[in-house]
Amino acid sequence: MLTSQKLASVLRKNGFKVTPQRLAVYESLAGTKAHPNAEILYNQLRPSYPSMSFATVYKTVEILSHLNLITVLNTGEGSSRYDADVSMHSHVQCTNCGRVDDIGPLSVAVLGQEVAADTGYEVTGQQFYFYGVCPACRKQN
Amino acid sequence: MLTSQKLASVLRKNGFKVTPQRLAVYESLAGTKAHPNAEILYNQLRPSYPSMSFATVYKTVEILSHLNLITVLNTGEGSSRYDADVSMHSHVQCTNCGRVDDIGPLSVAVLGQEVAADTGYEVTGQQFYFYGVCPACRKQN
DNA sequence: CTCTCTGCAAAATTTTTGCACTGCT
DNA sequence: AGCAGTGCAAAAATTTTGCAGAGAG
Repeated sequence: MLTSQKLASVLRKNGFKVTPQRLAVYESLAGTKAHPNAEILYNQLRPSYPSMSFATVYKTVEILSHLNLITVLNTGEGSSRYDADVSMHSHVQCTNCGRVDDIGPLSVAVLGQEVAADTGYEVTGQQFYFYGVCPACRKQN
Repeated sequence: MLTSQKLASVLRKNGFKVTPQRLAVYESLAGTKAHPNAEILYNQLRPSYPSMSFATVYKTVEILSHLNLITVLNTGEGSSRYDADVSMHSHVQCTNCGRVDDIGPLSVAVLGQEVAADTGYEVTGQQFYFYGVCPACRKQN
């Protein structure tokens, strides 16, 4: 979670221009735990930026993820979700309502090395997804 | 990995008809470790089934995954990959060439319970993805 | 013989791209 | 002022759907 000033300096440092749209996309992501997709971001930003386009949303999340300022989540729905929390954590998705929640850091610190030793890969990243039924949906049934 | 006979009986038992196309899609998946996507499956099956269509491929993998006979992989590319190995294992993808390899069972058996206790979810499934550079690509650089 | 499945084409969805105009530096 | 960025619309890519004919039970 960066402040707009820090984000601006990171963008500039990497040769990207600082625009209101880019700051707004990041702020929108930093201000939620709902792991929105491009469409939700677009609709959230439209009131403040009536001219906002999907192209800008997609180009911005591409840059932000390339700079490791956000994470892209592929939970297996049609669309990708985005998360401004890039700290080590995993995700769990409700197979009933589709919501995605965070999971605090698991005791998996050594797994990367385990994988590297097992496969010969140089491991640079990991994504753990759990699926199940969220508390709210469990109550309904 | 099921034989065609076993697969046929599982399909029948669940009210699905046994067709050559369905057997062929499964056999194609069971016979590779390359984790193909729909397009690759389609092209592999065309020689034997010239009338094969994407619709049939997609409808078949939908059924097979619903019956837990295959796993759907969402590694973050445009398309989904499919895996006939439904035993407990994880995947690692090369960020350079895109290939996906298997990882033997990790010491993560207790993680599901950890997540359930942490989030209140009833955990029913999990998918772990690792990303990195495969041995072949490491050699090139 | 019935009813599901296949396969074609069209549609729906998500994401990417080309290009003129805007606006950051 | 120069050049990257925005936003529109069109295109691309993947997946889904409707429906007529084919084939499994």
